[in-house]
Amino acid sequence: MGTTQLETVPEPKYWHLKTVLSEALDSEFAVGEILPNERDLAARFGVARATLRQALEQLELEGRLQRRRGVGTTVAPPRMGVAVGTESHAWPGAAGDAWQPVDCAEAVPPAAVADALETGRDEAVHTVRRSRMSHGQPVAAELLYIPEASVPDLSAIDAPSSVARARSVLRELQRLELEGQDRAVELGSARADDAKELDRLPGAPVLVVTTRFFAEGRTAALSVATYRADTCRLTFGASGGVEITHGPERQAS
Amino acid sequence: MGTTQLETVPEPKYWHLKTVLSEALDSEFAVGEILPNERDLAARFGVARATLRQALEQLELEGRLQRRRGVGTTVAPPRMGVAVGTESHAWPGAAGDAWQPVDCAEAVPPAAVADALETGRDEAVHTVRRSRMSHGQPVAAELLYIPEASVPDLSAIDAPSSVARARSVLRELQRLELEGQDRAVELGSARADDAKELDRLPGAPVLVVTTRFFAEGRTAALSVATYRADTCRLTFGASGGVEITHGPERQAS
DNA sequence: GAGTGGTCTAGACCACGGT
DNA sequence: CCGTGGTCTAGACCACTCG
Repeated sequence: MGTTQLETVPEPKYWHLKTVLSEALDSEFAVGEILPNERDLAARFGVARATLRQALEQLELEGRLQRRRGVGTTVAPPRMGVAVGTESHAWPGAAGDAWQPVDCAEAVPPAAVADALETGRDEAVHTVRRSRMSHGQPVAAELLYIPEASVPDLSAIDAPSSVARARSVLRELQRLELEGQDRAVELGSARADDAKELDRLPGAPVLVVTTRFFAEGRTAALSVATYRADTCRLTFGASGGVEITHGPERQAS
Repeated sequence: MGTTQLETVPEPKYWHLKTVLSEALDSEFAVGEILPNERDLAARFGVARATLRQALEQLELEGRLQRRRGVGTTVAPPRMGVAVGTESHAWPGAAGDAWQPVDCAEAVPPAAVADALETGRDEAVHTVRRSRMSHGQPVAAELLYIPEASVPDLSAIDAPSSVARARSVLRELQRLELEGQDRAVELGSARADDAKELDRLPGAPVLVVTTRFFAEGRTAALSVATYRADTCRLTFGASGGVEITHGPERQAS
């Protein structure tokens, strides 16, 4: 007969709690509505605050909730689709891309970046910061690494401001013929600077999109873009068309 | 002058801890090596175990560590690249795809899926489970939803086993002309069944890849694939070629 | 059975946003 | 100022793996 016990497993409290809250969110709350505070909620469910927080963290990770220190916990709108794979192979900064330059510096990149660019590990490259907005809020921060070799005619230019120099670098880049690109997506956590840009706390979950741009047989530029994982759904392909939304939704009045 | 205080912010302990551990991982540990247990580590750094765990959780989220209950914490190998965007538009189950069918059933899908498929919310569809291995371990679990309308000639077939029926459905699907597809990636947490398949605990972070397959002017199939976020880096584009790795690496002897 | 990570508790204080 | 979520503690017990 064996000891084939079925479902004898004690479900963790926070997991059960998450399920209960999730269903309540679907049926009893509208987008934008404020939940009771954590201490009250914990008391109501008869658990310690830490346990309740474990459930809330999961729901926030899934994009169902939004929590802000000093304010409260609100029901999040469904994730917004953010186009990433506009398969129109194009250089960053090309007409109509969704990014806007923030600043530009020359710095020695992390070793992993240097390896991908096939530059020396002590060699400085142009480092352009850009940010991306969608529906009025920041959704992504990007670091663009561009070796000197990709923009050889730039040295003459001496742009007044940092953002103007960023634009110069990008404009110079367009002159190369783009031979292809290469993308990867992985989970990461926001570095302190990215977090500030994304209006999140450091360590917040982000989707890291790494793109390599090929030209002249080399990697001519490398982009590392970090998207807010809580609010974004990255879309690939021609799309931009119909959107998939999840679950029932009601608008706050 | 204002109170422009610079860097007066006290960095959280777990954040600092994470940095320290991360550097130690780079310089003093080899892939596969076992770390001291959590109680010892906490004592060594003079913090509570919960605080140490917060740091470890972050590192695990970033794919630097791997923790298994009853075993210990080990240094994770760099994430493996998993090709997702083989831009060869092809039906699931086409020759050479990385998936293998597990079983097949007919069930009423979640409302969001029904909406995407434009089937009624009470209408049952073929639901094929598939799993994907890479380097000898499971990396993804998939649920494929296929409306009856997409495989009209299937009813005659009465396959003996569940997996055989899955293959029949996929084979039938190939007969349609694929007109395009549409992909989205977002962060999620593993449901209980997916978690088991992926050899993780429920709630583990996963990258959810949703693919819609278009044929005959409709959505002819919909795939929801959940990839282990800790071990996978999703790669798009023709690539499959050169791999980007991160940081210094050493092999355990 | 011994040792590991996973869950949970009941407190405390801090940092931040609004009033 | 008060109320919010964020961090932290020092314990306890549980579930799992392995020898």
